[in-house]
This record gives sequence, C-alpha cells and structure tokens, in this order.
Amino acid sequence: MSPKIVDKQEKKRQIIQAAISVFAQKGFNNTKMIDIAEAGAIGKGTIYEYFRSKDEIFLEAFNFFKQEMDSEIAKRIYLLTDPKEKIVVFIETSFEFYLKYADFMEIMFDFWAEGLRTRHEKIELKPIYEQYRQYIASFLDEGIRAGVFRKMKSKLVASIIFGAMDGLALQWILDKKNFLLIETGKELIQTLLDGIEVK
Amino acid sequence: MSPKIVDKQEKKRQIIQAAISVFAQKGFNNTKMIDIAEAGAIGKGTIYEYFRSKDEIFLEAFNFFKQEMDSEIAKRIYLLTDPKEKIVVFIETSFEFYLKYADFMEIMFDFWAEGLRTRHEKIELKPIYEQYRQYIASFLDEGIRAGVFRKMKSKLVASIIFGAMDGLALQWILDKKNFLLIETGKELIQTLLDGIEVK
Amino acid sequence: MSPKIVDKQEKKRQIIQAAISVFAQKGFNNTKMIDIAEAGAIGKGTIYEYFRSKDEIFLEAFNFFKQEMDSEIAKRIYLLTDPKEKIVVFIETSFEFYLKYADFMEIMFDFWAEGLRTRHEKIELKPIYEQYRQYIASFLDEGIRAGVFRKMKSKLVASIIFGAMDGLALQWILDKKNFLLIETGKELIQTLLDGIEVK
Amino acid sequence: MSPKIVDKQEKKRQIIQAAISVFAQKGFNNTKMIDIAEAGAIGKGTIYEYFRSKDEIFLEAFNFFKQEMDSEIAKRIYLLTDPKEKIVVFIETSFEFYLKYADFMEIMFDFWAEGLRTRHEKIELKPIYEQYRQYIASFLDEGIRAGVFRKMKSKLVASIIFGAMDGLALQWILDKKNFLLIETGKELIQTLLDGIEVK
DNA sequence: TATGAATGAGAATTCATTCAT
DNA sequence: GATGAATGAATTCTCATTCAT
Repeated sequence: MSPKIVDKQEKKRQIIQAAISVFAQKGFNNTKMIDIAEAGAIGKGTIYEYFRSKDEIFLEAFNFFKQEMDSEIAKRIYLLTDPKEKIVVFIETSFEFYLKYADFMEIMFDFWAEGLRTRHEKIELKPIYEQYRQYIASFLDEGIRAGVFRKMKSKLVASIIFGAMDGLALQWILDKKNFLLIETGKELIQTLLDGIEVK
Repeated sequence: MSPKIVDKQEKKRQIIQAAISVFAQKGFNNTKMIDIAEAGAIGKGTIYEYFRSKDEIFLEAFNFFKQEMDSEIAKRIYLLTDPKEKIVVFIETSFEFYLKYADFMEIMFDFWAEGLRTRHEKIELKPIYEQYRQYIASFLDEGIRAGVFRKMKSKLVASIIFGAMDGLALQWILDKKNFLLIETGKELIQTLLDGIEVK
Repeated sequence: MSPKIVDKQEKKRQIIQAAISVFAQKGFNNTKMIDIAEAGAIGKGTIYEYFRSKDEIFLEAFNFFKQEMDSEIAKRIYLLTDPKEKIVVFIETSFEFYLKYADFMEIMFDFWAEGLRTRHEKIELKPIYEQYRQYIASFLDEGIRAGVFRKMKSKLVASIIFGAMDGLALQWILDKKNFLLIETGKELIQTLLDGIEVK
Repeated sequence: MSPKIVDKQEKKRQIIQAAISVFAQKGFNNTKMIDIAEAGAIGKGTIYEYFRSKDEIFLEAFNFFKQEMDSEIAKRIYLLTDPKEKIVVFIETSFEFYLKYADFMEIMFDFWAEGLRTRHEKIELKPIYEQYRQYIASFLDEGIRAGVFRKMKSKLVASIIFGAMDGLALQWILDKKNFLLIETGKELIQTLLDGIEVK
C-alpha cells in the first residue's frame, strides 16, 4: 500500500511490456536479456531486481495475456443469457482481443511451443484448453436444451470452434496485412451457426 | 545415381529422421547437435558432412513434412471429381497424416514458431498457407458452381476450414491421450457440411 | 571528540562486528554486502558512508582482531618477569582469546587465505608473524640467560611454539565440538616446557 | 585401455596441474576459468570437456595433494618399527613434501578456507585431520608401551605435533625466502623428543 | 545521514562448428 | 568418409558500488 510497492508493481508491469514486445518480435529463445533491458530503457541488472530469471518474465507475460483475455471475455459474457449470443460474443471478443494486441500476438507461437515442453513448469496449456472447451460446450448445451441448436457432440464442436479461432489467429499472425481477421471472424460465426442452428 | 550418391541420400534421410524425432521431443532450440548425433547413432562431426548447419537440418525436416503432406493429399484428391468429396478427403487425409506421424507432430510448434521469424529464411509459411487456402477455396468454388454448396466467400471459408484443422491438431498435440482426433475430425466434416451445403 | 564523531566511530564498530560475524560464517568471498547490511540491521548503502569498500571492512575486521589480541597479550604479560611464566601466559592468553571469540574464529581462515595474496594490500601477515616470533624468542632468550631454559635456537623454537598455537587453533576451528582446545593447550605447555626446561 | 582413455587421463592431469598453479598464485576465488585455460595453453571450453565445473577442478586438485601426501608418507613409514623413528620420518617426509611442492603450497590456504565451508561438499577436512591425529597417536602409544616415551595424553600430543607442522608450514608459506623450513623442522623434532622421551 | 533502486563489469558455463586424425 | 576433441563467441545471472531522494 505504500508508494514504493505501487512503484514496484508498476515497474514490473513496464518490464513485462518491454519483454512481451521483444518476445513477440524475436521469439523467446532468440530474445536476450539485454534486448529486454534496452526495450525497457533500463539496465540489464535492473531486470533481476524484479524477476528471478528470463523464464519468470516469460511466465508473467503469459499470465498477463491469460488474465487479460479471461477478464475481457468474462466481462462481456457475464450478463448474457442467449446461448447463441454467448457463442457469438465469445468469438467476437476473442478476435477483438487479438486485434487489440496485434503487435504482440506473435508471442502466441512461443506460448504454444514453450508451453508444450516441460521447461516452463507453470505454463500449462492443457488445462487451459480444456477449460475453454468446457466453457464453449456449456453454451452449446444450453442452446441444445433450449432447442435453438441441433443435437450434437457439444464437446467436440466446442473443440472445433476454439480450434478454428486458434487456426484463424495463426493465419492472421503469419500475414496480418493481407489476412482479413474480422471479416473471416464474421464468416466463421455465420458458417458455424448455419452448421449448428436448428432450421 | 551411383551407389555412393544413393548412400549419401539415404544417410541424409536417416539424419533427418533422427533430427525430427529429437526436435519433436525437445523443441528446436533445446535440441543440441549431440542429441541428433546420438539419436542417429553417428558422430557429431558426421552431421556436418551432410548438412551445413543445424538450421539446414531443420529446414530439411520442414521440407520432408511439407512434401509428404503434399504428395499424400495430391495422391488422394487427384482422381476425385465431386467437390464435396474433395473437401472430405482433404480433411480426412490430413488427419490421417497427423496420426501417421503422431510421435513427431510436436515439431509443428517449432515450424510455426521458427517459421514466423526471419532466421530460417527458407521456411516460408505464408505462401504455403496461401496455397492451401486457395486449394480448398477451389473445391468450394466448384461446389458453389455445381449448386451443392451455398453461396459464400469461398476464400474466407477455406481459411476457416484450414484454420479449424490446424487448431484441432494443436489441441490434439497438447493432449494426445485424451483428445479424440478422429472423432473430432468427423464432427468437423459434418458440422462444416451442415454449414455450407445447400439443403 | 564531538558527539557526532563518537557516534560515527560507534557505528563503524557495529558494522565491523556485523561483518565479522558474516565473514566468519560464510567466508570473505561468499559474503555479500547485503549480508553485512542485514546482519547490522542497516541499509546496504549506509555501509558506504562508513567504509570505502568491502575490502576496507575486511581490513578493519583484521585490525580489530589484531589490536584486541595485542592488547590482551600486552596487558597480561606486561608485569611479568619470569620468562617461563611469560611463555605460559602468552599461550594461555592466546587460547582464552580464541575461546572468547569462538563464534568468529573461522575468520582466521580468511585472514590467512586473503592476507597471503596481494589484493588486500594492508593485511600484511608476514611482519606480524615475524613480530610474534621475535616476541616469543625474547622470552626464550631471557630464560636461557637465566639458566632455566636449555640452550636452543630461540627463534626457531619460537616459530614452533607459535606454529603449534596456530595449528591447534586450526584443528579446533575445524571441529569445535570435539576438539579439546583448553586441555590441548595445557598439554602443549607441559610438553613444551619438558622440551626446553633445564632439568 | 584404448589410447584415447590414456590421453584423456593425461590431459585431465595437465589441467589439474595448470589449475593448481593458478589456484596457488591467486587463490581459488580469484582464479578465473580463463586463467586456468591460459595456464594450460588450452581453450576455455576445453576445460569443460574434462571437468564439470570449477569446483570439481578444485576438488581434484585437493585429492591430488591428499593422495600424493598419503602415499609418500605410507611408503616411508611402511617398513619402520621404531616408534621414535616413525615420528621423525613422518615429520621429515611431510616437510620434504612441502618443499617438493613449494611453488604450489599456497593452495593449502584455500583448502583450509574452502574446506571449512559447506560449498565444496567433498572436501572434508575434519575426518582427514582426525585420521592423521590418530595415526600419530598410534606411534606415540607404541613408544609409551615400549617405554621410550613418557606417559602422556597421546591424542592431545598428536594434535600438538600435527598442529606444529601445519603452523610451521603456514609461516613458511608466508615467507618462504626467509623462513628456514628444514632447520625449523629439525628443531621441532629435537624439542619434541626432548619433551616426550624418557630420559 | 540513511537508503535501496539502478547499474554494468565480469564470470561460469554452453554449444554450434571446425578440423586434425 | 567418420569422428570427437578443441574452441571461443555468446548468454544468463551476480553483486560491489553509485547516487538520487
């Protein structure tokens, strides 16, 4: 609560931002501590006043994105009741989030590649993906019960929806200038609803 | 064509296989040349008789997968005429390919993460993705012309289809034991067709 | 002589005490400035208000021990006249001094190891050892002249006496719980006197 | 048994010799890996082909001295039967050993200072000192039983003897040019025997 | 005066690549 | 052709010291 603690937190945030920017540009493995220091306009040693290691910075960058994403989604879905609307808003919010952090989304590739291996122990993608599949499946189940969605294996369709979102993000990150993220997102929603709505 | 050249090619292939196996397990950046040498039961120095650098091995591993995938798909689609069937077979063949190389698919994460950055200049994901989108879009266009598919922005739907395939592969690689790749693939085909077929 | 100077001296003394304690525990090279600061319950920067460098603290720690030892010995020997008694009291006083500072005697190893090399220029063990050898030799010479000690190379025997004291201290520091310092000291005195007294 | 193994051992030995030389000059903590590399006329990285770490080199340097000393002593004492002679030869051999390695004996200070702290787990001075005290005490006990030595607390006297040897080595290392090691050694033997022999 | 945040020189260690055998 | 011993550039992290508050 003292001003110093606020400063500490703020400085940590600044370093994480600098790190995210460099990780996104160069990739985790190609990022050197000096790169982060320079991006943050601080000394190399200063980083270690705030983080134990390069891995810890990476973990905190991951947590930053996870929390931003989670809270953004939760905030937007919270008050909705219509299952169809929930799905639509979930997809739209995600794509807006990608755009909001467009300059840094390359870091997703590192979260995937590094999160897959054991080294960064706290980056556990498996449960996170499971959680999101469950979340989307619950919207689908609501819709099925309400008679607006056809009968389906909701968990599998949830995988497909989340998969399509990831896969589209991937294509967009590879070619941001030419890939029409938002338009493709709208097409995704439409194609999807055509595929699952009861006619 | 002399026996020596055949041997040379065969040995290269062996080293690539060994490298793929290690890259998949540890990731490109955590793979040491000695790991590849040991996996290939050869000496560390011998690798350099066949490859200029670690990057070159990675590139050839990438090309191996690309060519296998391309030829597998081409072989299966070649004789088909029905657009719907082409789409289905494209998806099925891809998923079968994933399964065939199940033990090595983790390397996809490295192709993505490394291919994105400038360092491996020859791994150009952008045109490859564009080519596949085009390919799928051509099937869709055929179907639209034939009146079996609804009118749609075929290029965007192609992105969605290919994106969903990537995204599902990603989820499966993260949790091979529990994620039902083939069943989800079937559900993908059905949901997709429901979404694009003319009723 | 103003109160401020007294305070300054007192604080220096406190820091030296803190430093001695940490040096003894961890050794000079493994002691960090922050360790000294924490042991002294002051800020890291504050140390530099009183000392120019880590080396200077070490030097002052050395001087503290040297002065304590010298004054303790001088005080006890000062009024004695019997050469035999001087030797005995010299040894006893030294061993009592070791015990008095038992918790910190590990620092002796650092005085030896660091004092030997050029880096700490002000820790000159050579003249100190020479001075002590001379001191003991003077007692022996008195005894020889008085006819209570046999003829001997007094300087060499002085080396032996002082050496034995160091060597016993060394063994005791290595294993304080089990090594009987005082008893061994008594045995040293007896064996020594047996070896040099005229029967 | 293959030539390569012989080479490996020989190269290890060379590196240890180089390391000992630098450790002796600069002290363990002040010795940098590059110093050892240069002293051994090899590359910095080469050291790590033979040793896991700087600590491991230090440990092997310690073991080298310990084994040399032990075998030298054992070889010389082995055939002796006279307790008095055993003591004399033990002391003489030790002092000759010091002289043989005169250029490197400064390393003793590091063995003491580093061995005292926990960091180098395998340098356990305590049992080594205990073993040597026991060894000397056994000679004294033999002499007492044989009636050539007076009754005494043999373990304590053994401490004194070994302590005097250490302490004299210490003084000599501090001032090799002026301190008469061998002469002092002879005086030690004489004074000692005067102190313990039955007249 | 007291402080601790900031710093960068410096050190141990790693590893892709070279090259003599 | 095959090998692995040798190498040093590069990297992470440490810590004595400085200095603004």
